[in-house]
Amino acid sequence: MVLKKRVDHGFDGLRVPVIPKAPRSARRRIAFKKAVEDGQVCAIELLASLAGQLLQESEGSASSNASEGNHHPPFSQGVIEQDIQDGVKPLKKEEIHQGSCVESTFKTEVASQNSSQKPLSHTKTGHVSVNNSSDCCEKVEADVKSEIFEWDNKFGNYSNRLVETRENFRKSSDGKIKNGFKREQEAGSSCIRGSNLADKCSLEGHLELYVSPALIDSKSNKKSPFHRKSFPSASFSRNGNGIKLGFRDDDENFLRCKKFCTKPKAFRSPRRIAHRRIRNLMSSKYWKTAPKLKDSELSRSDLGVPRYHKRKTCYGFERSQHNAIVKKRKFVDRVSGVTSDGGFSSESVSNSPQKGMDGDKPSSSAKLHVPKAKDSHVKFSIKSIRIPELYIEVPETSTVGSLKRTIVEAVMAILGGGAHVGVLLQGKKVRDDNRTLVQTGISCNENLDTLSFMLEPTSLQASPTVCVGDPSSQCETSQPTRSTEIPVLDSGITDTLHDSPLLTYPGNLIESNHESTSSLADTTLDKLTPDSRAIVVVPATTETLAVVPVSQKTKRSEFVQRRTRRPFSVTEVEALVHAVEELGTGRWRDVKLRAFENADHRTYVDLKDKWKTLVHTATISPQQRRGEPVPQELLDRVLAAHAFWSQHQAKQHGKHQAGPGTLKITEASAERPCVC
DNA sequence: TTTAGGG
DNA sequence: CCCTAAA
Repeated sequence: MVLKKRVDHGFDGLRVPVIPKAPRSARRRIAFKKAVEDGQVCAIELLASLAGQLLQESEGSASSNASEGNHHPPFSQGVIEQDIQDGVKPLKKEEIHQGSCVESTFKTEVASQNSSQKPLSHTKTGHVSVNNSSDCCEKVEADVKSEIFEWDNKFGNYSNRLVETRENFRKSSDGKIKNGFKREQEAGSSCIRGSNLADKCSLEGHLELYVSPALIDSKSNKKSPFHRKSFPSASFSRNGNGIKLGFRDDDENFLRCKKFCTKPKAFRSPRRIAHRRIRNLMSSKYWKTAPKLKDSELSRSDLGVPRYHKRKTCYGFERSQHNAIVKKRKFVDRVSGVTSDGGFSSESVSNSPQKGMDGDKPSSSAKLHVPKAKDSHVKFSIKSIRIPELYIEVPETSTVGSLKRTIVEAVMAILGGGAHVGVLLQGKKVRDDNRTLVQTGISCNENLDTLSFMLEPTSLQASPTVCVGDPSSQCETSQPTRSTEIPVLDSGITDTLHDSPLLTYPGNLIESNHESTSSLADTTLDKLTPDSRAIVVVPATTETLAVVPVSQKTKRSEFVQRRTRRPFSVTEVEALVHAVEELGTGRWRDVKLRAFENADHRTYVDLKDKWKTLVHTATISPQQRRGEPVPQELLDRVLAAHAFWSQHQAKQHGKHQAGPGTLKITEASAERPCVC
């Protein structure tokens, strides 16, 4: 969750649902980790994640604590308070290394809503700050301070014991982490809950953040020494009395940031490097899972969604035939269904809003939260914040796996690109950020029920999302800002999908506390797969294409995916050869226009590359050739044309525009391409 | 944006 | 196919 807007005046923070348990699935985790490593994650996101993690854990512990008293917190909320400084900045290593400091306060609460008698309030507030005073990873200091109100079995209620701990970790230049933490207990606290957030950016240089708090020892009331358990790679998993949160793959296949650490100067363009790394990685992963399709099939599949916008020449040929747009909504709500969930299904979340809203806009439902003493404060909880509509376009022939990746990317694009929170009150967007809650009317209990929030992409290019829910009323893209120009898709689709059970996210679906690497995406998709009809396929039109913006250059957003490999068919080769024979090499754009104008997946660069390989293929022995064999006849023509044009510098003779097959050859030569 | 080449 | 320096 990215919450960048600070709510002023007595608003003590935005409560957000537990941040997705740091990506549970390997894939998501990897993506997230990558995003972190590559500085594509805002500090606040990271913090939010940490906070969420703590929340979940505290909740978990609370439940376990209370388990004896058969208490299971039905829900909980976390609060991210925006007292951060650089939280909005991407957590680029370079920046971190330069002494940036980010911090955020969070508060988590576990409430025993329905479960009877017991008072609700297992709250935990904490302060997380990450700062780095010196350069590089050499010194990363992290602080986690937490205060907790714990459930006290002895008294059968939540005691107000305030436990505060603060720990400091820093990594010394020798690459080791020093947990020179100090614990601060406040009088009266009888138990300690330690937390630590260490940047274990070890020698390899990769960034790993761990929050290993909740060393609850409520039972023994004993000071539980802070156990610095080894940090198993299986982060995010709970282990005994401690939980860990980290960004590390289970498979230990993380990217190193050695480059950044050891060669701070080699900055050619960190961003670029990162970008590239991601691409490469993605591509490699892609290859691994790429279906073995036959040429014919391959030529029809295309996952290069993110690329379309990039191409200048976008013809809607094949696309209109094979691509589909999958519209999906509400897809990240309640990613990690915390423990059980009373009424936490996204269903309850999308509780339709007020009239005028077509039941589509509300992105979250706010609920008055048992207010406490502080009257001047408006308290409420947000069960869930919805991520704006996502339009995803993938060919029918793409694999589920690729679809998952696509979605992950889309989400990361949103989060990575930062987002704003739009506030909707009674269906209307509250645009004036300067008004107080009272002035806005958000203080009334009645209104709180109609208060909702929605994440909104900050940058227009980076918004692969569009709130389409309700075409009639302008997108609730609050930000008076440059709300995207993205055309709203026809609502028919929207409606159709609206209630698709597959598009919702039943809280109970997500559970798997275990190692199951199911993630939101996984779960969702697994669900989707069985009934492909849940995916509304819409013939893509040029128009819809525009809706699949897919963050482009937006700094940190997107993980561009490598285009699907689409081997040239003999027919295409023939066309290419023919065109080159006429136009010569060096005029790829013209070749493209002449022979592949409608093949939007073939760029002039592709053609140029193909020609290159064709020449090479024609040069090597047939035994060494791979892939669909190209008729020798064509290869011969390739060689001939290549020889000819390389000798006649196509460019120079620019005026060869003559008609087809009018290749002028002054000096007769055997090389002369045969143009019938 | 295109080309031309290296990866 | 990707990435980019050059043009």
